[in-house]
Parts: sequence; C-alpha cells; structure tokens
Amino acid sequence: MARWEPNAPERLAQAALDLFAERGYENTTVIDIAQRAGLGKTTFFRHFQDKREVLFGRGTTNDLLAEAIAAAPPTAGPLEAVAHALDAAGRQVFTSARREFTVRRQAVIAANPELQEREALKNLTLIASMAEALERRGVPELTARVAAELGALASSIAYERWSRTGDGDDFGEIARRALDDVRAATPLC
Amino acid sequence: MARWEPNAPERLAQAALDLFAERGYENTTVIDIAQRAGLGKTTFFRHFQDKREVLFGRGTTNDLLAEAIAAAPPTAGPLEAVAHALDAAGRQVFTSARREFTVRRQAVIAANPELQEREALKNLTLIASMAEALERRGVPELTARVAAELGALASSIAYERWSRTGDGDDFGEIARRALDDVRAATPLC
DNA sequence: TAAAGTGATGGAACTAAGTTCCATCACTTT
DNA sequence: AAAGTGATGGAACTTAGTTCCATCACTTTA
Repeated sequence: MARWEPNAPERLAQAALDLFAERGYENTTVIDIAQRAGLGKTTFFRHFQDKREVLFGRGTTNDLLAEAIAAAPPTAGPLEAVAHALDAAGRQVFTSARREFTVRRQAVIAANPELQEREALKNLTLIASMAEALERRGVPELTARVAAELGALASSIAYERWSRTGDGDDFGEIARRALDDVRAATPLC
Repeated sequence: MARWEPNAPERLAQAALDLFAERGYENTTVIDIAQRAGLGKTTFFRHFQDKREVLFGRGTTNDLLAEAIAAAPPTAGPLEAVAHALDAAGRQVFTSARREFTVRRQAVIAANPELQEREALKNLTLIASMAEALERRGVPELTARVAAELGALASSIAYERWSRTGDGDDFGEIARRALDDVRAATPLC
C-alpha cells in the first residue's frame, strides 16, 4: 500500500489533459493542474521538467522503436525493419484502449505552438534513435537516416488515418500500408 | 534619416547572439540583451515574440524556397525543383558573407534545447511550404511531402559540410551533391 | 516659426513559469 | 516508542512575457 494517493504523475497528466481540452493550454496554469490533481505546484515540477512535458511524459517510445528495429528479422531491409517498429508502436502506443486519450492529446497539441515545438523536437530524437538502431543492423548511415525519415512520415500519415477509423483497426497494418504508399511515392528525380 | 538609432531588431539580434555565445542562452536575460543594444525590455518584446525568436527573426526563408521551387524549369522533376530551392538558399542565406554569423548562430542553437525546439518547428513549416510549392507544380501530395523531406535532409547534410569548408565553396553545389547522395542512399525495402 | 501629429521608446506594475529551501507529514523500520 | 525515509507543500525568489501610459524625437501642417 502506498503512503499517499498513488500515481501522482498519472493524475497530473490526466488533470492537465482535461484542463487543456476544456479551456486551452494557455488558459490553464500549473497551479490549476496541480489543484485538480490534489497536489501542489512544487510537486508538479518535481514530476515534470516543465508545463509542456506533462503531455510527453513517458519518453520510452524511443527505446520501444529502437528495440523493435533491433528485433526485426536479420534478413529484413531497412524499411522492413522500420515497419516492424511501427507495428510495435501500434501494439503499445496506438492501441484501441488508449485511442481516445491519444486523439485528445494530439488535438490539444495541434492547438498550441508551444506544444508543437516540443513534439517536433521529440520527433527528431525519435527519428535519430530509429536511425541509430538501423545503423546497428549494419545499414549505412545515410540510408539509415533516410529510412528513419520515411518511417516517421509514414507514421504521421498512418496516425491521420488511424485516428479517423473505427475501433477495430490495427495501427500496425495501417502503418504498413502508409509505408508502402510512401515508398511508391518516393521521387527519383 | 531615422529618428532614433536605426535597425533596432538587428542590433538586438546581434547583441543576443554575442551574449548567448559568451555566457550561454540560459545565463542571458532579455534585459541584458536590450541593455547591450541600448534599448529597454519593452522594446525587445515589441520586435520579437519571445526570447527565442531573436535568433529566428527573418522568417522569409519559407517564401524564398517556395518561390525558387515555383521558378524551377517546368520540365524539372520534384527533386530537381528542390535542388533549385537549395541553390536559392545558398545564394541568399548560406552566403560566404553571412557564414560566420550563421555558424555562430547554429552553435548557439545546438547548445540549447529550447532553441532546438524552435528550430525543429520552423523546419517543419519550411518542409510544409516546400511541399505546397511542389504541389502547385502538379506534384502529387505524397510525392511532394517525400521530396520536401529529402530536401530538408540534404540541406542539413549540406550545412554540415559547408560549415567545415573554406570560404570559397558554394552551398548550392554542396547541396546538390548532398541531394544526389540522399537519392542514392534511399532504400527500396 | 509654432503647433499638432506620429511612431518608436521606456518604465512601472502585473501574471505566470520555474527554482530553491525548508518544514511537515505519512508511513516504515528499528 | 523513536528514529528514519521519501513524498509533499509553502514561501520567497528570478525571469519571461503583457499591458498601460507617459515621453521623446522628429515630421507635418498651419
């Protein structure tokens, strides 16, 4: 049994998402968030670097994707390994259980430039860790970077589609199709 | 003749870059910057949205690239149009005259996550405007997005190389080579 | 030449983000 | 029962960023 109400970070993140959705990111103070979670401002900043970070908390996605790339069959080419990673994202991030949460979160981010900045940078580090994971498979540096970029593009297209589909649809499959589309659309000159 | 010392934004930007390079972004207050430029805090925020923006002021690069893509020969493919845009960037942004400034600026950005976030988002809008410009040439949406992404990747590789070369080297040429390298490295599976 | 106009500026006062320090509280271990 | 431990909250602080208003330098009009 815990000493205090458990899961302070989760409660803060939930309170933040609710408030951001209700009245907007700008019109929500950190004190508002902490109060709704039954905590103080100090505790908020003990769990999150800053106000934006409350929406980006679990940064384990980098490792998740890198591990999936490492675990792809040795015969798989770079883009196939990336597809493997997108599959993993579908199984652990873009699940139907977390669907509503994810969609609300993305809507909040889309409404605020400060949050978009944070997401843009997180996305760059995500691309970098995919590229590194590919290099560890023996993929040449530049090819790895291109493959990671194409994977990120496919992922964002796949999110677009997934967020509009019914509950049964698997992100992994959608992402594979998106990656195929991207490959087919890649210009040669 | 101007009423006050002219070019307040330029003076502020120069003072900011100098101070950031001297003592770091975090250890420089907006008041420090304004004082060195002979101005007040209020005037700083009249010219720049926020402290980060002082390093990203002239946002005309988007239009520059879009116009260069529009002006590319009608026969040019998507990547050739992008190469045209990188040429234009070389002629107006990555010039040998602005070389020292640009390199110092990039070094300051590389040293601070807050600035990296701003740059990451600016880069996304830059990619978006290149993609739009390509679509206006009749390039299909997805192909346009991929071409713009590959162009951005080539540009960052080209900057890497350009920042290390001697003064005579032309960014446009370096970027064309980088784009060729990217194309050659693009994985098909 | 004098008066009114214009636009950039600076200062003061304010809110909110984020930090630091210290006391407290809830529960655990000795 | 007493000491220990880790999460918490409050107070006080610095800085980013906003708002409002007065002022100043120069221009235009009378």
